[in-house]
Amino acid sequence: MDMRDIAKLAGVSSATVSRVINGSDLVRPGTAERVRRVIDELKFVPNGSATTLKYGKSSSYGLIIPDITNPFFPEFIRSFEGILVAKNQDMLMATTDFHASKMQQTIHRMLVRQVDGVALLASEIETGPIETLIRNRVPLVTMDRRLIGRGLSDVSIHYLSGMTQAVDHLKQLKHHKIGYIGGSAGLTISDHREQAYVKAIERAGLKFDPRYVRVGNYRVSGGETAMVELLEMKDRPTAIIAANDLTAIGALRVIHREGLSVPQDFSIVGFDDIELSDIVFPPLTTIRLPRHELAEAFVSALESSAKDPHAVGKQYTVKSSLVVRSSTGAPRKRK
Amino acid sequence: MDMRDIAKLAGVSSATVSRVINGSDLVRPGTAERVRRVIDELKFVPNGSATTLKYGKSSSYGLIIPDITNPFFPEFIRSFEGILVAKNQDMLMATTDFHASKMQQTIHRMLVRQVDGVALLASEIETGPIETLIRNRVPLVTMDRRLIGRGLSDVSIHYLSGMTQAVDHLKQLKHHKIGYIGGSAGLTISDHREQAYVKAIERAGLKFDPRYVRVGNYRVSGGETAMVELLEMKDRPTAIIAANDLTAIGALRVIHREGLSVPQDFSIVGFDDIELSDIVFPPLTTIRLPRHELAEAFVSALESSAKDPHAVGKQYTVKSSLVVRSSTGAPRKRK
DNA sequence: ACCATAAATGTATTCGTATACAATTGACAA
DNA sequence: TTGTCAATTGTATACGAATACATTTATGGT
Repeated sequence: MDMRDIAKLAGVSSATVSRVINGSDLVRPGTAERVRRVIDELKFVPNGSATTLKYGKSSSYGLIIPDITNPFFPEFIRSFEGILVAKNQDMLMATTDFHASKMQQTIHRMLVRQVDGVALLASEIETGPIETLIRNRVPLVTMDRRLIGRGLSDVSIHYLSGMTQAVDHLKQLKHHKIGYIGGSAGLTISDHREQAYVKAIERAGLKFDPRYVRVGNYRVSGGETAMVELLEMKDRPTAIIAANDLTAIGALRVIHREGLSVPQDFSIVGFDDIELSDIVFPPLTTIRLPRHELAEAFVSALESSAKDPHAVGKQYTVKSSLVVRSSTGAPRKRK
Repeated sequence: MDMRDIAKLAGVSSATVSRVINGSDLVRPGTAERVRRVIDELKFVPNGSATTLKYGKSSSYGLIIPDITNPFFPEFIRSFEGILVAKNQDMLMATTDFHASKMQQTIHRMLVRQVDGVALLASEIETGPIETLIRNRVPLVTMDRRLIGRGLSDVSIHYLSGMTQAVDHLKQLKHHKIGYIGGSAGLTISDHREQAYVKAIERAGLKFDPRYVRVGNYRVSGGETAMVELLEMKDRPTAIIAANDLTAIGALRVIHREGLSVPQDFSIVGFDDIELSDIVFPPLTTIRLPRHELAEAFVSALESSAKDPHAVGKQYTVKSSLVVRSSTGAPRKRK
C-alpha cells in the first residue's frame, strides 16, 4: 500500500496525499479531511526509506557510547531519546566496547543509514573515525574533546567546578591526604578529570602527591584494584575521589571487605551521580554530572549542525557540582 | 556520490558496481578488484535508504523496552546488539516508560523505518499495538506472553525452575514463612512470576499465605514500600523473594535502615541477577535469568520470522536458576 | 457573464540501488 | 573461421515519496 492507493481511494492525486501527510496548507480542508479519513481507515504508514531517499535526510541521529552497562549511559540515553522522540527524530544507538574496530564498523553503519548527525560519547579511541564522518559531512558532536570545526561541535564538562567543591568539602572536614582513582589510561576524558583533580588540590593549598593517584577503568573492578594498592601504602590517604561512581563503589567494596568503614576510615567521593550512588551503602557523596542538561546540549548541537552542516560548530559546557551524602566525613584521628 | 560515479571511474556500469558491493559471483575477479579499488579510494558508502526502498527490507530490527534505567535491560541490549551487529543488522531501540501512548508512537516509528521485525520486551500494556504490527506483517517476538501465531513468536522464562530452587534453598535453611514482593500489578509478566512463587511454595509443602505477598513496581522504591509494610506485620516472614533485583535491593535498604541485618534477620532473594546484585552488600542471592540466551532466542525468533513472515512463530523457553550469594542464611531463632 | 488572479490539484520527474532482461565478450570445438 | 554456449557486462526500470511546474478550479470585481 502506498500513497497512490490512498490517492485513488480518496479521489485525489498522490501529490495531494503527500501534502496532507506533511501538513501543507495548500490543500482544501475538505479534501484534506477526506484523505485523512482514508489514511486512518487503511492505517496507512508511509515508507520512510522513500522519504529519506527523496529528502536526503533521515530524521535520525546516531548515538555512540562505549559501554551501555555503565549506568551513566542508560540515564543519559533516557533523556537523549526522550528529547529526540519529542521532535519526531529517531535514535540509532551503538556500542563500541572501547574497540576501535567496532567504532569503525559502527560509523559505517551510521553513514549507510544516512543519519543526520552523530553524538559520540566514546571519542576516546582514535581520530580516524571522526574524520570519516566529517568527510561525509555528517554533523558530529563529541564529548569532552574540546575541539570544534565545520560540522563539529563539542560538549564538555566543567570538571573543575565540581572537583573544587569536592576538595574544599574534604578539606573542611580536615582531610589533607586526598587520593584519586582515575579512569582508563590514555583517554582524553581521563586526563581532563585528573587535571581537574590536580588543579583543585593545588588551589586548595594542599600538597599534590603523585603516589596518591591511581589508574582505574571506569568500572567497579578498577576501583577495587586501585583501592587495594592504596590500602597497602604506609602513609595512605584518608579520602579518595574517584573518576566515576562505579570506581568509587569498587573502592567502597574493598574498604568494607577489609573490615574498615566509610566515612570513619575513609571518605569517598564519586563522580557522575548515577542513581545507584544513592542506593549503595553508605549513599555516595559524588560530583553530579547533569545527564539531562548534557543530553539537551547534545541535541541542540546536533540540530544546529544538521540545519547548516557547513557552519562551524559550538563549544558547549555543562557544569558539575558536588552532592553531599554519607560517604564523606571527618577522618578518624590516628595517633 | 553514488554508484554511477563509481561505475564511471571504474569504467563499468552501475549494475556491476552493485554486484561487486553485494558480492555477486558473476563479476570477473579483475573487474571486481578494479571497482573495489575505486570504492576504497573514494571511501564510497552506499545509500541505505535506496537499498531499503528497492529491496523492501531494512536489515534492522526494533527493540522496545519499558525502562532502560533498569540494569537488566542494558545487559540484555548488550547481547542483543552484539548478536545483530555480527549479522550486519541494525537495532532501533525505543523506550515506552510504561506508557501506552509512547508504545503506539514507537511502533509507528518502527513501521515507518521498515524494520524487519520487532522484539517487544514491554508487551505489558495493551494488545492494540501488537495487532498493528501483525497487520503490517512485521514479525513480532514478545517476552512472556506465551501466545504465538503467524509472524508472532514468544520467548518465555521458565520461572518455576529458579523459583523452586529458591524456595527449596530457603526451606532447607529452615525458613517457613517466605514472603514475596511482586512487580507492578496487572502485568502478565508479574502474574507469571507470582504464580511461580505460589506454585513453588505449595510444591515445597509450605503454607501459602496471601498476607505475605505484596505488590512492587520493579524498582527500588517498590521494594522499599513493600518491605516497610512487611516489617510492620506482627507475624512477619523471615525470608523474602522479590520479583526482581531492584525490588530486592529496595527491601535490603529498608532492612538496613531499620537496623536489622541480612541474612540474620531476613533472607532476601532477588530475580534477574543483574551485575549490581553482586556489588550490593550483602551480595544478593538471586534467580538468574540468562541475558545472553534470552537475546539469542529473540534474535533467532526474529530471523526465522523475517525469513518467512507468513509462518507461525515458535515458543521459546529460557530457564532460570538460583545463584546463591550472601543474602540468604538460617533465620535467627526467635523466642 | 467574463476576466484576472489566487487557490487547489495534478503530472512528471527525481532521489540511489537492485535486478530482469538484453547485449556483448570470450572460450572452445568443429 | 565460425558457431555455440557460457560468462560477463550493460540498459532500462521499479521501489515510494516529494516537489517543480503545469493545469484546473474557485473567487471576486466589473
